[in-house]
Amino acid sequence: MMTTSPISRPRERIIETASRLFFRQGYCSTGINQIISESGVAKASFYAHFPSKEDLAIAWLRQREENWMQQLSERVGQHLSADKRIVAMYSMWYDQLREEGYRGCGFINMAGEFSSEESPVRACVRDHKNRVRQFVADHVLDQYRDTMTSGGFDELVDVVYSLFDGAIVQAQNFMQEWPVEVALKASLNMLSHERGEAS
Amino acid sequence: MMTTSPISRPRERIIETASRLFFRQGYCSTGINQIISESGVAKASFYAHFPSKEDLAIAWLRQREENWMQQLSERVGQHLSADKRIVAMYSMWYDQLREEGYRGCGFINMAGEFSSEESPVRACVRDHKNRVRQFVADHVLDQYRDTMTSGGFDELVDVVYSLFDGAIVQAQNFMQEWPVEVALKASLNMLSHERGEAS
DNA sequence: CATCGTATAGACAGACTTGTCTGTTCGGTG
DNA sequence: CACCGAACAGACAAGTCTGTCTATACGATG
Repeated sequence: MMTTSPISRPRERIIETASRLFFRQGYCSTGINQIISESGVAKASFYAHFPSKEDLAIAWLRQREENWMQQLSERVGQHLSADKRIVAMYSMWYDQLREEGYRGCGFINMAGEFSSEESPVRACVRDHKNRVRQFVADHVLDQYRDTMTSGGFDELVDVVYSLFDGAIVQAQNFMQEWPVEVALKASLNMLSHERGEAS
Repeated sequence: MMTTSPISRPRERIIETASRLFFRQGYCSTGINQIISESGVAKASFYAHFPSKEDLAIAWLRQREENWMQQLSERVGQHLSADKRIVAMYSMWYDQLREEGYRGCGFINMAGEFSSEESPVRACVRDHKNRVRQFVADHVLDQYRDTMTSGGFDELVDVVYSLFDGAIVQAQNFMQEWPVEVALKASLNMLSHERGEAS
């Protein structure tokens, strides 16, 4: 009925290329022509798969979201204590920082290029950040849920999560590791403080 | 020799317009033609004052930097305790959040659109963030400098500052106030903890 | 008055943008 | 073999972009 790589092959090549270019150069600075030439796809094929450039951006963000959450789950799932889980969470960024040309969070950068709050791209970014926050609550800090007042737990989650995002942005600005190290340390300190330990 | 508004008047109009448009729409999405038409300036006049669009961006960032630091100094300078100074620092963002169409930190957004680490625009952003960090150390948390080990103090500054930037980005994503509130609370908690108070 | 600096308006060049369209090639299926 | 869907190459449209250019107007100073 269908060959081994009929409808999906060029589509995947396009998303792969877009993933690289949108992330490294930004959305506005990356043209359709560059995407199609670097992914070895005809322009007509491109528009057969994606109605517009923005639709490609959304497809990319959705795929990135899936990869990101899966990798996060894998890394965090190997550990049982909240401390180790936070360390695992931050290890995601340590790895990226060591690569050449660190560009921070693709979602945040993308949101910066779409000024309208109602843009579908912005909705993707919001969804992603909400999901990460929920992940922190459910799979990283879960064991603190019952040892605190419910409002206190939510705030703990928000702070750990804000520190996380702040570190990403700072690391991008300075192109250095210390913001990530500092945020990680601070998160662990907060937890030990929460457990009533003297520091 | 010179009339009351000879060389400076159109230049200021241009920067004013650029300030609004670059901030609200982003750098790439704002064209020179829109800038000159909205500031009521001829194209030749524009290029007489700014060699290129990027030079305008830099001029804008420098001006914004100056305004920002001055306003920060004014607000923080009215208070003597670190707690109140932090509150004053966060009040900068509370005010912006209440305005229509909050767009987060102009510097961070700008950096996202310039992928090259060596870009002069990126250098402006780095300078700004360094200056803010230095301000936190010298004029917000100064009284903790001698009550802690030097490394501990630097880390405290970094954390307070990372929380601050994280809150800005989160608030931009969600278009809500809670990230700022949470970061402010967390910063104050950290300080009270640093003073050895039970929480 | 003549001149000079700064402003204006707007045509223009040349490159680049997204998106459409025509026509060809190729591989699997009836 | 004939057909059909999908991918290919690439011209093309229509508009955008930055930046340059010519020509003109105005106000202050020599």
